[in-house]
Amino acid sequence: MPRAPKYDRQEALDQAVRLFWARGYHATSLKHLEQSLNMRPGSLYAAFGSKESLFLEALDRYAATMFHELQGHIEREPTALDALKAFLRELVLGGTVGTEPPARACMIVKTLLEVSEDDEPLRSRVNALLGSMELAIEQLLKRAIAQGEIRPDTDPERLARVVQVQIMGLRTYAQRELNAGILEPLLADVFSLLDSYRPLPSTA
Amino acid sequence: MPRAPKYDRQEALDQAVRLFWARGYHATSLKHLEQSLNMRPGSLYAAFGSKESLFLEALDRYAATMFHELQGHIEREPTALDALKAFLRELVLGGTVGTEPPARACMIVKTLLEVSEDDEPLRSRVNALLGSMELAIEQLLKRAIAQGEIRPDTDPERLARVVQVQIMGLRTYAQRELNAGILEPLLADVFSLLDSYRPLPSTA
DNA sequence: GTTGTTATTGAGTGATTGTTCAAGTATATT
DNA sequence: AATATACTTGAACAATCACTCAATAACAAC
Repeated sequence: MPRAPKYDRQEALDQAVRLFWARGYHATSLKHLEQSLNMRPGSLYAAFGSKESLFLEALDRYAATMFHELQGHIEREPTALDALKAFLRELVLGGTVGTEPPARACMIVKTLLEVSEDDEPLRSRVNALLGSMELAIEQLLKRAIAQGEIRPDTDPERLARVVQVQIMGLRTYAQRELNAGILEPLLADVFSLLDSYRPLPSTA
Repeated sequence: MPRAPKYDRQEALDQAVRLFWARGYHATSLKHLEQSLNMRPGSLYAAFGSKESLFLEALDRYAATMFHELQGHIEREPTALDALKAFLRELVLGGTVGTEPPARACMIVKTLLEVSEDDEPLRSRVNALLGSMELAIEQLLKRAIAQGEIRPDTDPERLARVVQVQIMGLRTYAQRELNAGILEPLLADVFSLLDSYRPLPSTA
């Protein structure tokens, strides 16, 4: 009885992620969206309700992808710290040479810095997403401590904040127009910061 | 013969900095500017040319203030490393309790993340400003090395990038809605990162 | 093929965007 | 006081903004 939609909702959302990630919320107009998602205003509003709710869905999808990537590294790498480093490396260098991401910087962080007091729904969603990302890092660090990769007297909650600062800083820095070969050593320096939380080599 | 302008250009620019810093470029409309600077469109355009060039002037003014603050700390603090730490502390905690800044995050970084390919004049200005800020940090680090505060085998250019990552990360993190007492220990952790570049205590 | 249901279309909504400009006003000099 | 200069005003501009809706088209069930 019903008529099947012509467009693929997931594909459309992916396009929305690319657009919003690249241009930000305010600088992305509905004309951009119509063109990029190949949908006319009527369909767009029937499917997503409003520009704001479309953005929220896109942001959630972006975050889900990021969580999924972290999970992948956790399963793939031998230790928790290796997983964290591999995750960081992918975030900062990911897609170099191959398919470039629409922006180096994190879409959630871009939104955090773009949004003001009167975009309240976006603000709170961003804070929630950052909170759960921090929690995921904290749990990963707890495993690293349990495995003896990190000193047992380390406060995982506190270190998780330091790690998030590094991610935000690195990815934002990577958004600059840089000469090649800058990011690798920068990443190495951050890795050695993480290594400084390892247990001291036994002096026995 | 001429008629003196009623408004104070510097004051108007300061207001523009506050507005643009808080709301970003795209989300700040001319209506906002007219109201906040208490100027009608004619005067605004006679004085600043366009929204974009006003933004560029505001951004330059913001950067000049930041450089000035760094210079102040350099003159005030006993050592180069102390100056860097005091600068960082002010950027992250500055104005707490007292007059709050319009945003925790750096206006230049906010612009870096907001601007896309087709805002070219803003893009290149942002990159230039970040470049000179990095250079200033590098020169400060060179002094720290010369004074023996930092190990002589340290690459100041490379460390300057690490420091800029810390600044970007900390100030962006501080933009989140956080419980009190989070930022102090975070700052301490970053300080101890800087301290790890100090010379090793002599084993003699 | 007919019917029922739902997606798609695209012109059109009022509001707001950045910007211009002719008219009016205030001041320093003479 | 008259004049010259330049700043201020605010209405109006075309363009764009996010969004709506009546008309049309397409498909599934019968």
